[in-house]
Amino acid sequence: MDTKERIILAGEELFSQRGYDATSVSLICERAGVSKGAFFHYFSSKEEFFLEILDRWLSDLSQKIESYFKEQDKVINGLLRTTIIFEDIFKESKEKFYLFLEFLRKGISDERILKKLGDYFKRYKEYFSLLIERGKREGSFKDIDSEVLSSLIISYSIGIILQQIFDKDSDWGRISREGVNLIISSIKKEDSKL
Amino acid sequence: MDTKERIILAGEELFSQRGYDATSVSLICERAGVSKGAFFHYFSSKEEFFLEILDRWLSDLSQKIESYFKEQDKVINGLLRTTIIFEDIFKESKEKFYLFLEFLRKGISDERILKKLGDYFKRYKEYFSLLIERGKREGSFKDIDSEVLSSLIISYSIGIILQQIFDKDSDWGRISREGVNLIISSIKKEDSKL
DNA sequence: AATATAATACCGACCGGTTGGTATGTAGGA
DNA sequence: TCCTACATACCAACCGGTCGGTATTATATT
Repeated sequence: MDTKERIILAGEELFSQRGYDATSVSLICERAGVSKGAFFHYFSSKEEFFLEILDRWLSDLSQKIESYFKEQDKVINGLLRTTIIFEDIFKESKEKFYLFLEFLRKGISDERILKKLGDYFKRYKEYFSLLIERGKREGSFKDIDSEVLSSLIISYSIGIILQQIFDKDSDWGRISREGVNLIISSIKKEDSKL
Repeated sequence: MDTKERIILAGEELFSQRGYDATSVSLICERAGVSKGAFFHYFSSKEEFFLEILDRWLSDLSQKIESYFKEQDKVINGLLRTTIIFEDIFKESKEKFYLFLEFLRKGISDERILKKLGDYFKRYKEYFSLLIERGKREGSFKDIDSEVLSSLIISYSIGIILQQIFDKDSDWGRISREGVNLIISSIKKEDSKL
């Protein structure tokens, strides 16, 4: 594996474990098995390094979500898959969600980060809304506000993952599945077949 | 105002603005208008200081939520108030939510913090479930799993607040109100009056 | 093919500045 | 006279980042 990749991998790991501030450049280098010279050869600053990790994460996410929705069947099935998607994306490595938390926290005081996150989630929400609109046209959904519903589903998914951090006893797989079913049952037309 | 209180207030403010690591003890002291001697006179370490702030925050939250639910009318109205409660608790000062984020992030690598947060949310969820069970007994709700529903509502509320950080254009007040209505409509018995 | 030149990849010692924490001192009330 | 409640001065450790240097590889010239 080449040096740059090794540094990035070490950075992702350490940032998600200890956060941005508590992770020193020296530690990243040590973990990656390279010198500080190598780090600053590839990245102009620690801040810039962090942004590169964010970019990688977001484009990775985009790809994954789009591939999920490529499978075109009944919209309602796509929605049913929602939480599975989220579970998959974040739990694939829970690390990744911690990293998300770290991005978010840094975003509070860093407009560049905030914009990147905002743009991404906006696109995601629009994507979702389109899906719901399609469902309405297909005749499977009642006439609900698609923005409200897509926000509801995204919020629910994020919240579920968040709660898993400090509640490790509950069966979150079951809860998330049944939760989505509840949401869907409320927007499904009675006469539409599942 | 006494010295200890002034230090804590400065700490809350700075931790939520810049995060734990980026806030130095010296800065806290400067903001509070006291010396470092005073800080270490009242708190044994920065870490301990942070935990004390967390404790205050959690007990504050408990009080607030319980007072909300003291107002005993139809359960369904209590649920309708849910998002308003969350909005109130966190948006009263959005600062407080950033602080929550900071607690959460530190909790990832600190079991003491994680346990405190976990215990609190568990109690909160139980409280919610009880409310829902009461609603079922009152005959206003269908026979839904109260754990699933309370998790759903909490997740939704947290997720909504989280999304507000990076999406400042949407009308989150409207979205959260309509979202809760959607949830409630799905669990309400047809024949029950609002 | 051999050589010269230049660009890239990387090392590790070092710098000024900041950090959490401590040691020491003192003013004032009991 | 002792204790509490602070203030001041200070320290070793660590921080992000720089810099002079070298080893390796790619390109141009003969």
